[in-house]
Parts: sequence; structure tokens; C-alpha cells
Amino acid sequence: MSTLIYMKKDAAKRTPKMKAGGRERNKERTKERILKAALQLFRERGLERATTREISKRACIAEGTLFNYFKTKEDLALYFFQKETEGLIRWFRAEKRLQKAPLAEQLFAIIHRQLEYIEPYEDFIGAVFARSLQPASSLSPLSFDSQELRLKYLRFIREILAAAEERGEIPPVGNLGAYGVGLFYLGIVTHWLHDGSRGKQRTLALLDRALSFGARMLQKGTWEW
Amino acid sequence: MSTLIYMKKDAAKRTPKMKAGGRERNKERTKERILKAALQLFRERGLERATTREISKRACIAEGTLFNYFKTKEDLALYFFQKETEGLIRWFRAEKRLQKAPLAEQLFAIIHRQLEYIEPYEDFIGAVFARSLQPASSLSPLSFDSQELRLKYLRFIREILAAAEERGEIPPVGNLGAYGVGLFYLGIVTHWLHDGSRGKQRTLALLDRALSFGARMLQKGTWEW
DNA sequence: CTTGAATTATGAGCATGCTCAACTTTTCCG
DNA sequence: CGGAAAAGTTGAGCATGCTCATAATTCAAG
Repeated sequence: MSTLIYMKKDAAKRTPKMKAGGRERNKERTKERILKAALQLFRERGLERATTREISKRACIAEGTLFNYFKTKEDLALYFFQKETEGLIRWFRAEKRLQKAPLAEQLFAIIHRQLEYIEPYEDFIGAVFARSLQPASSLSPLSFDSQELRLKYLRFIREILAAAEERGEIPPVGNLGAYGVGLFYLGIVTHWLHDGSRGKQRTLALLDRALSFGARMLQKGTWEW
Repeated sequence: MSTLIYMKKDAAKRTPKMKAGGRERNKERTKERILKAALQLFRERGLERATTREISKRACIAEGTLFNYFKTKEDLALYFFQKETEGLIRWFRAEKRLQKAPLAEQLFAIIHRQLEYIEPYEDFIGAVFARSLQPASSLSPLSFDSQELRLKYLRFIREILAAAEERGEIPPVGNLGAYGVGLFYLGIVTHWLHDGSRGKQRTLALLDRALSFGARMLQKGTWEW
């Protein structure tokens, strides 16, 4: 009986012996397949209603295999943000014109781009985003990666602030400034999630006003207190 | 066989026939028992690791009964915040001296009290708090209650701001002002959750500085822009 | 007190995220 | 090639949050 359990599965879907292209290659492909299936399902059903069982099925692997590639379902979801953060940084580096624009414009462009990217996934962003707020718990293996991701983002922002500082646009704000921008972004996304207006226009308006307000405040030297 | 399933459970723990004090009374008592057991377990193990099975057992009821009283486990957790919010409001109404203090001091006292109250439950507050950020989903019956709770809090804050406004302490800030304080509180709790310093002193310092900064800002009339 | 309807309690059972021991495939080395 | 160690895969199975058909309890009317 127990010998019957491990029968080969539908061979049409995935060749059992994929000796062809080295191990590394296959692992990469499998990971890609998982990510693709996951994003599809997240988009279709949202984070909660996309089951790991269905993701695995769509990626043509066993459910256990999924957890060889991603420690948890959340980890899988975080991957999405990681890719986006990296993309965002690359994008900004390429936008030469933006590099010289005023700080408020830069931040607007950055946050706007993120909101745009996030838009089709609104359903599940709420869940992931809220979860990403949870503090590091030594029990959760996820927390470390999440922390890493946040750090990467913070360093990126700090760099932008430092540049504006060098241009004499703002006084020195240091790490705290980056943290502040992070909190601000938090607030914006919260607003965005609740925003029912067409095209999320209210959020964009808020973003614009808040940023120019902040910029003016910094210019006025209100920061030194 | 199926007739054997529904046997009376250990009669020592709970009298099977509690005809005594009317139905209402019993419901109240059961609810109390559930809440007590739940808070105990949340405190002991945090939200995730406190199972509904154990809560039920400790409250001496079947697991299904728990869900007659609370729609979801989250709902159960929210109850805790509801009680706290109500307590907070009552407390503030009683503190005659605070009513006349400057706005920054009032907000400091309010937030400080909340942090203090929350302290023993830090483990599970993160989870509940983060979850409370999730936008309303028509599927979740919880969302409505959650919204209600948030509204109660916002109205409370708005009232305080209105009073400060009447004293001529700040310009009119309206609903947006209350929302802003709410977002600020969000940031503070996030910081608090991550704060490893002794007695969360860093958070308290941040709270103090940020509030007096905000107060000064409003006084300077920077708000009109 | 009886009766039957309304209310409340019960726990087997379901779907889900995740684990793990058993199994397969690939790689390595003689 | 041979064969064994390493790396990867698998799906049965576990714990958990929650549901639902069924049973127990309560209460008002007769």
C-alpha cells in the first residue's frame, strides 16, 4: 500500500527527468513558475483566498515543494515587494531629469510610481502591507527578510534626502528624516487603501498638498526647533 | 453511536441546568468568561498562539459556542480595544485638570495612557493593531465593527481639538486634524512596537518632541498654507 | 405541569498553512 | 559505469479557525 502512494504524477505536465539544463537552472525556472502562479492567484483572489494548494497546482509542483522555495506564504508575498523595491531604485537611478528636480517632486514621483505599480493588486496589498507592520518576532523567520527590505527602502530614501541636503534645499535630517518619509508613506498607503474616489484622485491630491507643505516647512527652517 | 456523541460533559465544572437567573444573565456571564479566558491566553501566548480551542476549554464551553458570541477570533480581540477606548474616554472626562491643559499635554497624556494600558499585551497588540489597518472588505463582518471603533476614537479626538480651537490655541483643523492625530498615533504605536529601549523611553521621547513640535507649528500659523 | 417553539450549546468535520519522513533524481568519485 | 551521498520532491498528516446539523435548554402559553 505504502509503495503505491508515491506514484508518478501526470507526466504530460512536467517531464519527470529534467536532466537537461543543470540544477540551478531548473530551480530558477521553478521559482519563476511559482511566482507567476502566485501573483496570478493573488491578483485573482487576494492574499487570503489564494491557497497554497492552488498555487502549487498551477505551478505544477507538490505543495511541499512550494515551501522549499518560500518559507511561508507571506514570504512569497513579500517577494513581490522586494522585486518592486529593487525596480523602483533602478528606475530612479535611470531618471536623470528627476535626480535634479526639487525634493518634493522627487518624492511625489517615487510614491506615485509605487501606488501605480501596486494598483492592480489592491485587494491583497492591504493584507500584506498591514502584516508588514508587525514587529520583528524572533519566532517568525519572515521578520528578518522583511526588516532587510525595509532597510533597503530606508537607505534609498536617506540617499535622496542627502542629495537634497547637499543642494542646500533642506537642512540635515539624517536617519530620522528617512524614517519620517517612511511613516508618511505608511499614512499615504493607508489613505490610498480606503480611497474610493475615481482613480484614487483624493490620495494623489493629499500627496501633492502634503509634500509641498512639508517642503515649505523645511525651507522655512522650521525644522530647527 | 450517534446517540452517544452528545453526552453531558464534566458536570463539576459547569452546572448543566442553570435555570436560575434568566437567559440574559447567563449569556452575559458566558461572555464574561470567554473574555476573561481569551485575555488570559492572549497575554500568555499572544494572539496567534492562543487557540480558540483552548480559550473555549478554559471558558468551559464548546468551541462552537465561542463563535456564537464572537463572529471571529479577531472580533474577540477587538473587543479588548473597544473596552479600552471606552475606558479612555471615560477617564479623560473625569480628569478635570487635563481638560484645561494645553493640547500637546492632553494628547501626550492620552497616548501615554494608551501605551501604558497596552504594555502587558505587547505580544499580541502587534497582530491586532496591524490587522486593524486593513481596509474594509465587504466580506469581513468584522470590518464594520472595526470601523465603528475607529470612528468613536476619531470623534473623541475631534472633540478635544475643537476644545483647543475654542480656547484659541490652534486654528480650525476639523475632521482632517483628527485623522492626522490618528495617523500620528499609528506611527507612534509602530515605533513603540519596535522600541527595544528600557521602558520604551525612546518612544516617549519621540512622542514628547513630536507633540511640542506639532503644537509650535500650529501656533506659528504654519497651518494656513 | 405539559408542550412546543425559540434560543443556545455542542463537537464532528472542513479547508487551510505548513511539516516531515519517505522517496527520486542528480551529482560526484572511484 | 556503479553506487552512494547530496539535493530536491512528494503528499499524507497535523493544528487551527470556523461552520453546521443536531441536541439540549429555556420560557411562555394553555
